[in-house]
Amino acid sequence: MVSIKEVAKAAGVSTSTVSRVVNNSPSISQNTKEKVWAIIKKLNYSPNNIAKALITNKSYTISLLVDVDDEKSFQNPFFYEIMHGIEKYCQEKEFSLMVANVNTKMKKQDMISWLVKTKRTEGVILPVSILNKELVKELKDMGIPFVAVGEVDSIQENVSWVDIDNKKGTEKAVYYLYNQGYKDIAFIGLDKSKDFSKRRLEGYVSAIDRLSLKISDSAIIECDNSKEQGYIQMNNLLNLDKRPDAIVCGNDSLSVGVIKAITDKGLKIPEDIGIISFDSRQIASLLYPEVTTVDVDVFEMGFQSAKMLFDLIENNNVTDQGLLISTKIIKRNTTK
Amino acid sequence: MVSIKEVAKAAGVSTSTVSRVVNNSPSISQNTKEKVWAIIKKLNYSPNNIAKALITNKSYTISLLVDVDDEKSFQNPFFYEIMHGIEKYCQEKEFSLMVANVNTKMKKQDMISWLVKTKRTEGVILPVSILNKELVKELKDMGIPFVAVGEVDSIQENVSWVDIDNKKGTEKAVYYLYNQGYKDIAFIGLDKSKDFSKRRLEGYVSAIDRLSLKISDSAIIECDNSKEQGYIQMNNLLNLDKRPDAIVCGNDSLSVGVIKAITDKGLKIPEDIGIISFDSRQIASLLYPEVTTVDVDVFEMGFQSAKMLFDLIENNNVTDQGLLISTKIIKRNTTK
DNA sequence: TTATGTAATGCAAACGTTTGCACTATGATG
DNA sequence: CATCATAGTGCAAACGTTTGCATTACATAA
Repeated sequence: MVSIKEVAKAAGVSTSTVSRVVNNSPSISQNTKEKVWAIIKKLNYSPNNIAKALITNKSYTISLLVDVDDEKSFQNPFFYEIMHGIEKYCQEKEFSLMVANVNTKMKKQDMISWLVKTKRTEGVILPVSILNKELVKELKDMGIPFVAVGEVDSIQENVSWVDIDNKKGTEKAVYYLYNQGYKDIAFIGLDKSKDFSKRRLEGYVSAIDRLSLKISDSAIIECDNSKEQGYIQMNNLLNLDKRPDAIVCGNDSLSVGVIKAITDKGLKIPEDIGIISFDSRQIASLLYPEVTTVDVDVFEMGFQSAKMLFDLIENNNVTDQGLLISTKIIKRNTTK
Repeated sequence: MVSIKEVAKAAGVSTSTVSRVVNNSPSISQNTKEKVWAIIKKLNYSPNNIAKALITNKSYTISLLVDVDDEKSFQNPFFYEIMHGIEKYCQEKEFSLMVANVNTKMKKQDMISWLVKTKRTEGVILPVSILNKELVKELKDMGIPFVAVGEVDSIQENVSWVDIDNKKGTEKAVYYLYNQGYKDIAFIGLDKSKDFSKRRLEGYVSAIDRLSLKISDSAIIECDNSKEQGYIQMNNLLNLDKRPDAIVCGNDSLSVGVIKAITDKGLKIPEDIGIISFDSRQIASLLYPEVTTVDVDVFEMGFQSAKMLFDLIENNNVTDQGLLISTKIIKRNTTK
């Protein structure tokens, strides 16, 4: 493979000059610039990034960590979009993106330390689910910039993160339902083990308060994310004296069971009962009827987390912070 | 960051010795081995892979190419698993996996050439959808090993690939239906623009032949992959004088519409009509009823493509070839 | 003329490894 | 005892860049 030396020789200049031309340093005459570029084209030369990495002590690489076996980590359908967003930003910076699974015989710490010390990765993006105090300390100690995808609670100080604005998401959902004429709105699918779930509930409560609607005891339902639970819990709601006329689903699979329960009872969607579900872009339009959702721009989340990471890498002094990506309601057929 | 020199100094040996210890070369005495390892642990030394890459002219890196905007490229829910399979094999080899999207202002060729020449990637895995003669030539000319995910038709000689055994998949589906007592089996969802779709049809035809069932003119239905098409086409079938008693869906979303059409007519699944659909592990269990599918081991596909790539990288002489990953039927509730 | 400034380029060290070759002991063999 | 083989280690070059500093050539000013 042709190296800088061969270019230099062919152009009758020193390697320094070629290097400066390639990195368009200002102190090169127009003449040599053109001459050297001509040779570069002719010989089809591309600089060897590895040599560059060695001398500059930069790898031009960031890493995306995943825990494939942890259901609290990136969810399958999300991952692609997140990665896409990150990768896009990387390309703009001419960095490359390495993907590594942390769930192996190697411990998380060892994996990260390998990436940083052996592979010389310059930054790390990881799901908040695999982050803990120990790991934060490790990362800080190594001085490696990182950003978490998912909101990091206040216990972890000085950690940068990006998340969906879950709270505002359900707020919007409630307002939307209210504006369409629904007045008795319930929330199904609080999963206390998941932070985002708790935030979605907060949004619900806050919107209900703001609208001066009242929340009956049975309006907040705790259950995990499955169509079976959706079915069961919705059925319970339908058997109440005063059943709700709208449902906010805290999570995607739930809505499948919710819809089934409603139609099984012979009720009409969206006339009798309206439904809004969170995310699940893929599922939403596959169901009958297609589900109105709080849409989540996962690509943007990836893109922004990369942006934040590069800020950290470039100016080491960025104020650590969190960023919330706003959601929007996509009306389909489960709401008036 | 601590380098090999500091270790050498602290251990009172030369850097060569440290290097040999790290790479456990045989010609090192037990004594020095232990002594040096002790220092390595103490100083918390990890070799710098970039320097190693420079001298050995290897990057210890392979690349996975994606075309996010091409619907014929990896499908969203598949990608995660494929990547996971690839990444697993990479970790075993202590390689890292870079992911790059080819759909940017940069042309495919430039992207690949950048990865190979600048980033020194040692091998490439890419979806067959982005491969064409030109690209094959480019890759071959650069001498970079690559394997395609998806069957490469015979026009492209000497290209290694891994794919799902689509043909056997539908064969199995038909046999399975037959064994459950269904005798009039139709195939919905031939998409002639997609090779895998054509192969699924082949499997259907071959099994029907083998079982000496006859295929009526209306038993093979060409349409694209949407629940709407599934609904329309299934309705047409139901309006025939002699409607089929089982359906093989060539693709996932179709089955949603198919089920809807059947239940709308008041027919029972699986008693009146049985359904088997391809892949769609996620969707299958979300529907009512849950769909029996030809299950596709996408992780394995990723793993095997990585394995094949490393064969290519290590012994340059591997006979170019294709590998088919076998499928299995997962019985859920749309078949007897 | 000489001194001074500046634009353009080259020299050579450095980054952290690997590895062919040379060297030194040590023990075995004749 | 001399010779030889061998195990263990070190020396130094090499990989392909970048970059601080030195150098050159030339123009301008004194």
